Amino acid sequence: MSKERPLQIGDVARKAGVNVQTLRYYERRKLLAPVRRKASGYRIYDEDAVRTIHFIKRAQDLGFTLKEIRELLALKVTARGQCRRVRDRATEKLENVRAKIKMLRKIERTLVKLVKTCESENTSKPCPIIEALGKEKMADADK
Amino acid sequence: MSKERPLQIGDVARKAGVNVQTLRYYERRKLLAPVRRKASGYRIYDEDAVRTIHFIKRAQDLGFTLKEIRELLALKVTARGQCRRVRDRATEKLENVRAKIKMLRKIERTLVKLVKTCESENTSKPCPIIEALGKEKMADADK
DNA sequence: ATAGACTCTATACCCGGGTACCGACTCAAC
DNA sequence: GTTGAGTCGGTACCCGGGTATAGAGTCTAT
Repeated sequence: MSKERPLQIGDVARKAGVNVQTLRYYERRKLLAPVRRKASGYRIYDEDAVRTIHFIKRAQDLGFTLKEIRELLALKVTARGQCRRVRDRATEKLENVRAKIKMLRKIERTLVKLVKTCESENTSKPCPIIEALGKEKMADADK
Repeated sequence: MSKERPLQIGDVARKAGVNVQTLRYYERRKLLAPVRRKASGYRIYDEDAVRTIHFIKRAQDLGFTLKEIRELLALKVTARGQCRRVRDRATEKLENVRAKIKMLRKIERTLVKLVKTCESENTSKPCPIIEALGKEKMADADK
């Protein structure tokens, strides 16, 4: 139980690499509250705040919205056994990400094909890429 | 050469499943212009417009911004002989798409790892996903 | 006891990607 | 020729995720 000295908003911001307004914004969005306030109204945080921000940033990188992250953080608090729910969320996102990859692969294949055709084509003539773009399907990412 | 009867903005919107304002918005954003206007000012489109909207929607699903999509569409318009330039654009986009795929794969791996850890863990205990997200690096999706 | 750095709230603004509403006009059918 | 649906341009608004600015108060070192 390390005796943590209190951090001011600016300290947290610096440590976490975000800016002060962002912290206040997260507070409004119910993602991160200071542990307490000084009499003066100054927000006081501890090291957990820095970790929480890292958490938020990582989760954003993984495609979670702030709203979703708020829910994750809520689970964290209630956690202990709620692990399942967290896992379900993550699994959902995973499926999501996989779907995106699939669609991008289709597009990739299509672009490769187009570029190749174009290279092998004798110059002039209607550009085969243009032709293909006009036609209905291309990579057809179903959605 | 099918004789296409002219479509009004509302027809296009209905066919493409977007709303009328969106079409006007796309016009402002230089994504899609009507083929012409009636004397009254009414926009006239053809079936290509519907296809273009489908194209836009697919591309959006893939994470392209409207600005990027405008560039893709520009390939189509500027064509006519500039096959090389078109090809270069397409190649650029291809690299783009590949970068996106890479990024998503990293995210995918991270999520897989998290879910796995969580599954192998005996219930209760702090949720490993929550733990992992709090800790700096993980799979590090650079960004 | 005062300078300079920090913080407070509040409000406004930014971007992207739309959506909604306005009053005026057009068009087709009756 | 009137009615009702469709359209016009303009402006304003929405959401998400922040960022900026202003004017007032606080804290710390000297």
